Amino acid sequence: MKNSYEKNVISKATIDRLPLYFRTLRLSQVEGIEIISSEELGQRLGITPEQIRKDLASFGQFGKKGVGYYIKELISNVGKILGLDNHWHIAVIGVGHLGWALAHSRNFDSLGFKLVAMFDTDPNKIGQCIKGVEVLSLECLKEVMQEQTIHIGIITVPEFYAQGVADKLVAAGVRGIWNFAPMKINVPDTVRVINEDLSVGLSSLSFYLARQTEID
Amino acid sequence: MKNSYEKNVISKATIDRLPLYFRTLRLSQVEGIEIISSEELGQRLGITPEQIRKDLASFGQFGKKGVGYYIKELISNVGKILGLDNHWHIAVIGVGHLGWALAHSRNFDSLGFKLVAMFDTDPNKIGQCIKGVEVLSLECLKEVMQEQTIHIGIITVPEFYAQGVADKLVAAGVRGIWNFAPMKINVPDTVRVINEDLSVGLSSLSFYLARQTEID
DNA sequence: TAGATTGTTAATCGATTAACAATC
DNA sequence: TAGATTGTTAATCGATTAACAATC
Repeated sequence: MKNSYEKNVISKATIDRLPLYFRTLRLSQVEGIEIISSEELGQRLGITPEQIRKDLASFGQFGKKGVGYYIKELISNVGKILGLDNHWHIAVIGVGHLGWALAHSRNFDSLGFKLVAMFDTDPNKIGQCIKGVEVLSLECLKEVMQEQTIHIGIITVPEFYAQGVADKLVAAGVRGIWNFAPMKINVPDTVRVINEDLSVGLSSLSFYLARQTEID
Repeated sequence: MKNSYEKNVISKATIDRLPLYFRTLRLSQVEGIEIISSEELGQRLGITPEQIRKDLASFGQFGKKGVGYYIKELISNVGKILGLDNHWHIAVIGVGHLGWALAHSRNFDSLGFKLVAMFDTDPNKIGQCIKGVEVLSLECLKEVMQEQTIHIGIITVPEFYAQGVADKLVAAGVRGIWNFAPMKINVPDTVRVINEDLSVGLSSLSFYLARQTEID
């Protein structure tokens, strides 16, 4: 039971690499590959083979020494580790451009997530449909969540409203929040929050370019 | 010259926190605050004051002992460190839902980035306008980049086309790429790439929720 | 058996936290 | 001066890399 992840603390860095492994493994599977070595997988990802072996080993022994990893088996295992087999129900709150884009993303479907509701306060948006899911009034949030479980709320409202939406989600019993508003939100620590502040990526790119310029 | 960032290597973690400092400082400024301590800034961000002082100190001495940081001055300094005063020109390649959303983002305007071009291959999209910027054929990329400098390319095409677009951008002389395609792209190391793979955030959230469930 | 590749332990590297002297 | 808060050094913690025994 040494490597059971209930006991060991897994680093955030490791967890953030698992989705990359999962994606690349599935891609390799489509190409018809059945067995892959950490070396080969590392090549495709730009990650060292040692790192990959270490990451995987913290959850169990998935490979065969002298052989490699059976892709089909490994995909299934990594998928389970990531909890994708739970087929989480997600709701988008704030159907602006970004919310709209996320709701359309096929990428999330293919990872097993299921869009079950969308909410907005704008009467022009309420009633619109994406993939057979209707945009509802934010007022209905709690009610809808009681009818059909919503595990994950995606916050794509302007930053000023983010905390209010988070409060509503928490009150309605949400388990996790994916927050795109560039603003810290406070929730009880039974609720998981992942912040996805897009200005960080662009600003850090700016940093590197500026520094390069200076050095030249 | 000890803390000059040409000499010291700055950690990625530090650089990723700078945009958060910048954003929160500006918010505080709007509230009318003129001086802020690392303690107070830490409170607002959920980051320890020691961490903040350390991060800032790697670029210079911006505070006053016994007093704190003058917000206006610090904003200006952090902005310069992040290179936001370069007012980088950006182009969006792939005007799907996500590209559309990013092109509309006011957040980037307020950080000094300027959208100067958009490209797509879909004839239905070519000719559409956002903020006075027209969607052009991807064919024109190099030509347009010769007319008006484009520093940063945002890749929001399906993963299958990402490498091809990256190659075109590199050939046209781009300096940095913000890649939303869930796929590793290869570029010469004179070009900076920031990968923004959104499935990582959602999948890692799934991981934490699944584990919580197991422990219960 | 010989070659290949994993899983794991040890060594290194890097980042955060703690402590405190400097000083406003 | 006394209180507050920075900037910096030292101590701790955590993550990556290297090395190699185990074994397919």
